[in-house]
Amino acid sequence: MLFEYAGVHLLDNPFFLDNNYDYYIPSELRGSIRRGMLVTVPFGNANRKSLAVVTDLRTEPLVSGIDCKPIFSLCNDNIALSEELLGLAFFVKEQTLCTLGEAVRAIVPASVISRLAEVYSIAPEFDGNTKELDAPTLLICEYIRKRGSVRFDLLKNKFGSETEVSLRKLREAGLVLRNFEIKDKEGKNESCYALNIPKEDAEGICTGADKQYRLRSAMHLEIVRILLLSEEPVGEGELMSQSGASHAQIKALVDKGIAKRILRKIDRAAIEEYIGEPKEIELNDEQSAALDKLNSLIDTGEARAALLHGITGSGKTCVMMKLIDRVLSDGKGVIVLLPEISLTPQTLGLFCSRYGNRVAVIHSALSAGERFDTYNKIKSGEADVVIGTRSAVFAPLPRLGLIIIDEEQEHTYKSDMNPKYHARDIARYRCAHNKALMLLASATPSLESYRKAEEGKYSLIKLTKRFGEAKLPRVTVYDMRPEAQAGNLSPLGSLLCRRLVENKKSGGQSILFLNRRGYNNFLSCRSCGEAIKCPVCSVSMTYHTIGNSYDRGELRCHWCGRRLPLPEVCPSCQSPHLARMGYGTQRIEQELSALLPDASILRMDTDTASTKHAYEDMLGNFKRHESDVLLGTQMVTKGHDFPDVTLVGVLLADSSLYLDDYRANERTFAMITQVVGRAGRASKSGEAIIQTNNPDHECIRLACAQDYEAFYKSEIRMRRLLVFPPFCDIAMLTLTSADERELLRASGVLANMIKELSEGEYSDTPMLFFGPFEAPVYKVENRYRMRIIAKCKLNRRSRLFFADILTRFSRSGSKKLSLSIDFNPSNL
DNA sequence: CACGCACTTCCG
DNA sequence: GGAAGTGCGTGC
Repeated sequence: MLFEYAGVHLLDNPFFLDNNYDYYIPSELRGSIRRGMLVTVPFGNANRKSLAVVTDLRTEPLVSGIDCKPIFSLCNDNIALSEELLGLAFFVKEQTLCTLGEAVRAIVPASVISRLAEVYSIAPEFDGNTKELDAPTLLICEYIRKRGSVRFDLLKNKFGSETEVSLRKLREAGLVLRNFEIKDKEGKNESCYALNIPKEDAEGICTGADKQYRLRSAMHLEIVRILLLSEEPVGEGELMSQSGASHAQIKALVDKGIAKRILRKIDRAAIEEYIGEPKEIELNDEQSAALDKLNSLIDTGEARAALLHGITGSGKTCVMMKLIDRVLSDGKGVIVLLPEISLTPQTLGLFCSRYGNRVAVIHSALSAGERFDTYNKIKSGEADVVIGTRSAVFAPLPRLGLIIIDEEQEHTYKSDMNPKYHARDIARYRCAHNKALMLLASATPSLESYRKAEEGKYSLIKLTKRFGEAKLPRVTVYDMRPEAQAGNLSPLGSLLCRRLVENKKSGGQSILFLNRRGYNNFLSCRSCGEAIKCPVCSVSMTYHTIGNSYDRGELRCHWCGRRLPLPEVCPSCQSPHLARMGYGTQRIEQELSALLPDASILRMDTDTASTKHAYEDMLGNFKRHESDVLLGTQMVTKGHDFPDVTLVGVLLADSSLYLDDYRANERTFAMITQVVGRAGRASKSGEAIIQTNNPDHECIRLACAQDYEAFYKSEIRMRRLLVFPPFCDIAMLTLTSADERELLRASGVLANMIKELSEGEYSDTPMLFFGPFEAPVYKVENRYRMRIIAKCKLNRRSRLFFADILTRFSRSGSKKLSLSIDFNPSNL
């Protein structure tokens, strides 16, 4: 049957226009059109050419009585979405309330479907009558006339801010036409050169024995010599830098017929630099048992999910590798997701050495070209082991067998830009579709995942022993309050100082972790260690300054919007010693160099490790034992093996407990557990010292004991009691505008709309609303932000409610206003 | 009564 | 989002 009509979604339509539109398929396109293909269609009154994705093929239009416009053209077939990925795009739209176009652009990298380019050309009826035009417009007109057609960005570059106005005039005068063109991008080629004459002749040229070619230029001889020595064609850039020759000199040799130019496709997805000697993997009994269990899940041939809960240093990666081996031998592909911070050369080296050129790496620092080549390498089946950060979960593997999410609890797996997806949800969908296994791995799983494991939705697999001879470090919780009361305000307590000196003497390395999460934002009591909490929300209140004075401020709760004046005394112990917490890494570095004058100290924070390169250099330096102390923030907690580290210090261990986020405990627990696990990885035993003002806090106690299960039990009880995820879902609505008064008006309108709809049409869906109140950071880049938070249970119906709000509001709201909705955001 | 501009309407 | 359609105030 031949389909005459196609239902499409336009890629760049706003949310309220993200509907199906039917188009007529012209007969010449009829045979080659498929679902998931990208097409261009005319849209709107002006028939503006727009990119669209084909979502349905029909014999009759969905709505009768209107004649459909015809599709303009099809895009390159090899950028079409597979059935799986088209389905995924709809899933992402429904789950995250983005447009289908935003979902498609998340799946297919922007470099593959470049946006339509705006092109201007001279109208056919151009009569040369330019008398009415002003000088700048005339210039632009002349420029376009000379070149026939010009891209908008080029004009803008050349003529600056007046460009839009002038182009408008030209279009209105009918002198110039506007068009939209798409470029289907191809892989990039590089010019290479090789000899075009027999080897003996070239040798003759170099030795001077040649009579035939008579090369006299020394530079020409040099080029021939280089080409002769090289087995393979030499790239143009390389040839120029090695010989010092110019482009013209190389071309001269080509013209003489001595050299030839070859176009070589360059592989910008190359991973050679990471390939080294593969290591043999031997599993202990516990690991083998874990592997057997995972293999049996794959044997079922059904979609399955498992949670691998292994303490730090238990060798989770080895189990993963063996599992990957198995999936590859079944002829299926694998995706391994890692947090950005773990995607280091060491980690990549591990995978690339084992799987060689089958590996593709995806991360945010890839250039458009690299992304394009990587995408094609995966789609063609050439690479079937994909390693990457969050967005790698969309990798277009033709036969997907396994998705691994390492450090599953990391909040970087949740995107906070459209589409606001969680990699875990995408993985679940794809595994269901491909009958594949989803494996979540962590030493400190998220409460959501561990609960699913307890309920039996995920198979729970545990690793409880440290790999090899390694022992867990001896942990001391050090109470900082007595020292503070005695007037010692140094961030380094006396015990930690002593141990640092001893450790340096005995040749061990130390890591100091400064927990800066949430620091300086809350008031804590120097006597009892408590931070001041909101009376009705059980989260700590945040300190906000008023005006320009740093010391006059108030406390606010981000959950209910409540404000309190600064209290004079601590509400729980009446002590007047209330203080804001905080000091930086520089201060500690100073103290350290005073304490250990001959030690080499490496400070790693966003200042010193701003680039990926600097960060990796520092890690390499520390691993080779060129420094004695590594001091840093979050960055030092992530999984690297430092065999000589025998002392770990945690400063301000409790600061992140008072974040105004219901996950504060969970994150603190994970952070301390991870950093404690850095000590004593090899056969040497280690020690960890946890400095805190709140030594009795259960979360800190349990993290030191590395007792995840006890922590889970207590935390999940709290969540159930206060109704927080996983016992409900959170929807965060953020309204933004540059105009503060307009924003306040609009947030009132939004609140009313929510009230009306939730009590009327959607009264069947239980939801609880808080706000509107100011976002924690009220003003960002000169835009003000108001927030409404909802507690609800996400399902088809409640999502429809929020989609409804988004549609109604974006249509009626004025231009400068925008509403965004984020389900279960990673930060509140 | 023509022109300019704010506001509304529709897009297959 | 963008362009066309609508309706009303202002200016000669």
